[in-house]
Amino acid sequence: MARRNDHSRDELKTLTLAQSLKIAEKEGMAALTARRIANEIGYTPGTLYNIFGSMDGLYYEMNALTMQRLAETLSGSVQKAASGTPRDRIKAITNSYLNFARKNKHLWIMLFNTSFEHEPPDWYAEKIEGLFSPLEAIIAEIFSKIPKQKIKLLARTYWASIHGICYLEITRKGPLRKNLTAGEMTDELIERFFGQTD
Amino acid sequence: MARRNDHSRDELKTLTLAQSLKIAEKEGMAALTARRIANEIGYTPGTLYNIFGSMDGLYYEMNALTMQRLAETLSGSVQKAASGTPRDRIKAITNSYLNFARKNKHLWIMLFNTSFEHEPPDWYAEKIEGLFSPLEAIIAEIFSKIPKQKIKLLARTYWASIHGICYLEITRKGPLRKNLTAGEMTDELIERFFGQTD
DNA sequence: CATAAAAATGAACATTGTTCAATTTTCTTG
DNA sequence: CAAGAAAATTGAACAATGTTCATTTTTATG
Repeated sequence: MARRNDHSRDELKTLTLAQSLKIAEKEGMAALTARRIANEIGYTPGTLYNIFGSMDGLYYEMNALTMQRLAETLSGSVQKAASGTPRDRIKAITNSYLNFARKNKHLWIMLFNTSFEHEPPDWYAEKIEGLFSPLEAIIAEIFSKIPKQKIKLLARTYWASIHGICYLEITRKGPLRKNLTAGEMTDELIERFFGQTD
Repeated sequence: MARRNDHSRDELKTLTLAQSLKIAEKEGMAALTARRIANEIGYTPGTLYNIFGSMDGLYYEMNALTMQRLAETLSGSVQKAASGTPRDRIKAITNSYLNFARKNKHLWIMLFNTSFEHEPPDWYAEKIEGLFSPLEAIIAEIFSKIPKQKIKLLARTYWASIHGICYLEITRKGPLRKNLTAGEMTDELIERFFGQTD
């Protein structure tokens, strides 16, 4: 059997990704096996390899969709705070990032998984790059009359810091515990990072 | 054959860990298979399970040793800068962390691996906790006359931020590229985080 | 309708972590 | 020192994994 009129090529790809995301978010990345996914969409493992080339290929496409959702969430939160101060928008985008990670724990962890054996596809870097342009915009607003390169440095430094705090809470790999939530830490970071700018 | 006089229980454990660390640092965690390790120390996979219970058990013990080395490196760097200002010591411990991660890339990544299926042993949390007491001491010095709880918050916030920056550079999972090194970012973070304290 | 192209299959392969009965070595005890 | 108990080591087996690919089946084409 082949090219069963059930699904076009694109439909099949979409279907596979949707089911994979469902499994991963519920049960974590370890539950994502070729046989299980194939079985749940009514195909066989070989078909997955026709579409994605490898499991890593599938993972990268899943991550692209997660990044897309994250990007929309982030810029949405900034828009909502459009009438507030730049500081309000910083807080909004920060909390938005934190909430997204908490609500999509397994998918968020997948974004930073280090055990892929294949290199990411070419389009992957741009997806990452585009994620935090809203943050750059806010920071450019706060630190006006500053070189573009410095804005980039500040934005990345701030985001990496937030990410570290988030990573700590989500994975429990660092010395967190004892009533210290990521929210308290991000508040503290904002205070110190943007403190002199008021 | 059993209990071959070749090695005592402890020697065998040490030997296994040493060889595992060697493999992991050279070729990454994916190269760490039970059969390969066993083969390279002249035993069989079953023996590894007698000692460590599971592969995760081995990983956790490897990580404990890596943390030990890291802890010594960090406090060593602080001692070297003992005659300088607190800010000098912050810079020293930060660079020390960054350098350790760069020089022990694979082992450092292993510390933050999220794919363990077994829970960490009880003693594991303390090992993590103990890692950054030197940092707390310095921060307590900088922010004198501040509640102990606030010191802890500041220390963890700062460390998580550094960790995020480091994670970004090492794993290349975030928007780094374009001449932006982790060193520039940590310098910027120190500037903003401890800026008002001079 | 026949032939070519594409898609889907399913069996096979090499590896993996893990288990465990059997075997071999060491320890203990009389 | 001998014999039985205890401990350590083995090696074969198991289920599961990612991946490949010749074969089969379906669709498209002339």
